[in-house]
Amino acid sequence: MRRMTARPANAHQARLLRLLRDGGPNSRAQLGDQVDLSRSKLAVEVDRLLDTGLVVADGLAASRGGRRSHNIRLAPALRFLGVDIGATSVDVAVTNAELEVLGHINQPMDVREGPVAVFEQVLAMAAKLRASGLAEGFDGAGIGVPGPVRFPEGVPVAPPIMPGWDGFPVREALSQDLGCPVMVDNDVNLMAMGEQHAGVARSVADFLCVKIGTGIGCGIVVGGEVYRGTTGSAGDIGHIQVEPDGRPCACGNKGCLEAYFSGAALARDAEDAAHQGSSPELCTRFENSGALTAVDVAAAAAAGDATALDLIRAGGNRTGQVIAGLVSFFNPGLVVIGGGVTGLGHTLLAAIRTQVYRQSLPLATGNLPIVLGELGPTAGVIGGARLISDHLFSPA
Amino acid sequence: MRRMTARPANAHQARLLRLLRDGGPNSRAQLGDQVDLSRSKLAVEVDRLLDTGLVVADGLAASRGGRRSHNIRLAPALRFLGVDIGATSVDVAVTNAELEVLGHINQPMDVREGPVAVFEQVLAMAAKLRASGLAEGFDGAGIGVPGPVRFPEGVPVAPPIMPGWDGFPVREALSQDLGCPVMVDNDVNLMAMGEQHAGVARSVADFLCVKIGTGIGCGIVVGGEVYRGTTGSAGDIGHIQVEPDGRPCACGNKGCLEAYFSGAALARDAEDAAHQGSSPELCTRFENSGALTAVDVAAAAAAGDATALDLIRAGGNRTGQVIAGLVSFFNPGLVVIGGGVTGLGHTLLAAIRTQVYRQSLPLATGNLPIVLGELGPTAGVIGGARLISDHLFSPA
DNA sequence: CTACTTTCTCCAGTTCGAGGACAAAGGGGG
DNA sequence: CCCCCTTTGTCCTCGAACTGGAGAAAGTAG
Repeated sequence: MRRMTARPANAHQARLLRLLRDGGPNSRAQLGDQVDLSRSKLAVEVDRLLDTGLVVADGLAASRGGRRSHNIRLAPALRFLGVDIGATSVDVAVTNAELEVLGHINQPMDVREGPVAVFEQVLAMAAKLRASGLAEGFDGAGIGVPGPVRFPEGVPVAPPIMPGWDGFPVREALSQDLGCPVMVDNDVNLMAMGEQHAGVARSVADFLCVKIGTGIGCGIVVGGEVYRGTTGSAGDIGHIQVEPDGRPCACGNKGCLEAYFSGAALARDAEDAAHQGSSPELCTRFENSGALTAVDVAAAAAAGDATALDLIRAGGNRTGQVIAGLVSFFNPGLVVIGGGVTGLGHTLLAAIRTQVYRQSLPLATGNLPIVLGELGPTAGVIGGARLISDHLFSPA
Repeated sequence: MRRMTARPANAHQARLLRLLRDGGPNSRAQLGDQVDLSRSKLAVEVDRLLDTGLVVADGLAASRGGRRSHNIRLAPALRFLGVDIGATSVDVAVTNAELEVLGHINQPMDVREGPVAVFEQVLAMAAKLRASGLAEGFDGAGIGVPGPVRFPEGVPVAPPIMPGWDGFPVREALSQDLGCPVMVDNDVNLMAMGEQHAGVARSVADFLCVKIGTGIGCGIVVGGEVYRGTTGSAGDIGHIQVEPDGRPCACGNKGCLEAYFSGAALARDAEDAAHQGSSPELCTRFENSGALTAVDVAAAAAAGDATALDLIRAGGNRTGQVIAGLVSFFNPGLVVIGGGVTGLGHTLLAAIRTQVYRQSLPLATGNLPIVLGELGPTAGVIGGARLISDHLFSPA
């Protein structure tokens, strides 16, 4: 099926499309209040958008005291695909033009199988969503991958946990396969955009979004825009040193944060604790399944296991130590904690908060909320939809 | 004397003024090459600027193969004042509209005497520059202070080393006294703007500018613009912890970078070394003057004193450790080292480089120059002039 | 039913800008 | 010194775009 290829012709139209995306259906009059255009100019631009089919009439709005206005909204048939490729699983979701999730699938998977295998699976998941009647096709897709990306080209560069992806033309390949525009970004940046659009970071211009999963990364938002750095590796905080001459890390250095606290490190520490017998709870879990993950630690902690709680607190302290430094440096208006280990919940959050509030200067922490992300796994896919919609809703 | 109060009427004019500021005198044709306006439109805007008096005709340009063009330039009588208030001295300079320094005075001073005393001195220095015939008045002034500033209002907030300045309306007070528009910013940000305009950071969009003086701070430039953070305290890296439970710092915490390496800490370490007799060079210097400063350490190091060199290397390592973290996080295209202790020169730079290149990931450091600032004490004052000119050369 | 509010359309007047034509100014070769 | 080419600057005209007002349409409140 042929999809929409129309694009806004100028900055005004782009602005209007984004307002409709972020604010939902709206009347001409309300739009006029927000964009500072003359009524006539606004009417012309709206008419053109109606001509392109990007927006459609949507009945009458409630009266604001006088004549009721005709609502307009983004075309209800528009569909964006959000794909969040993690180290061990993939999330794929369809959204409408307002970035509301209509359907969401998660499947386990190993990125190390390489791009070809992974995309096969992603395409199958997308097809499944389409087959379930949620979409007749996709007008754009935003993809997140767990590693640095050269953003303009949409190509992963030297991703440590994704051997075989280096230089793979993700954007171009998927654009071909899906038959729609595609944008590719780091998964952490996508999470940041998701929380910004629909989560805790609404209306915050400058914030950090720390994602603790298999690795640790940090999305940086400056003035409402994701900051990616000179080579696209900004936010790669997992390999900041927290302990001189500390534990060896997979990256070759010693004492990296990730060597102490990440899904992998936590699992290893938990297994060690199980072997040493210091934690009955972890021990029984280990005997049941033969291995431990962050989920087990979370469960043990919830059951009140002291060792598990200690592990979480120790990790939270180290993470907090790094975040404290970043807060001093970056002075954000908000810090969001997300990712797989968010299941560790408030124990983790408390440890991080303690460390940050103790180590950073009052001026920077005075009014600084440190909170858990509220979207969980949907943050990434919403961020993906947001990424591609930002691209499509900008002047051609 | 009455000064220029004209301001550009629109974004085009602002753009042209900045081009003339950054590129010097220019012909209409050359400007046209850069701004993507039709010749007629360009001519109209230039004529209007000529009417305001902000720019003037400046003779004929060399031929580019055909008819010679009439150059235009910013009004040669325009004068900006750059003021860089340090912890222990003040720099005041006059520049023309192209931000070339016409006169520069430095005087020792103690910020802790409070804003009133300091401004008296600054005004006297400005008057001296004016009296020497360099300026008949000032069209704007940019002020740097050694602490966080609420930028829009131009008011220092909770500055640790400037008791008595908290909340003092610097911008308003100086604007009254000087009779011209004033902008106030952190001194580190000014240094970053200076190096960006006329120093090593020309044509780099994203970079860090680390200033090591009485304290340690870091200017952050994102997409060519200084980033100041939510409360104006971004870049305050002096109080990042480098040693858990380490030396007590003036801020109340322990193990801050500044407690180990800054003008003050270095002087103290040097005096300790002198007392212990581990360094003959420092010892004799101490006996001569009764106290030691970073300058003495630099001189001793230059003379080959092993203890002094060790002090510098140790400090450089700690600083490098912090910068390595920032590089991983921020992925800048350049790191500039500046400030008072730059006199320590290449020993310091080498220590910092070693640490950063060893600790940060290859993708971030692959093509990352770490260099000394090339403007020295003029970076701050040029940055001040740049700050106010950016303000004045923007649409009213 | 009337007065008032809000929304939307239409229209006329005006401003703005693009682009072509042309004059002015210079270089270089014969 | 003349002719031709290049570059620069100005002028002019046409078309497009924008503003603001008038007024119709569609409500609400009393």
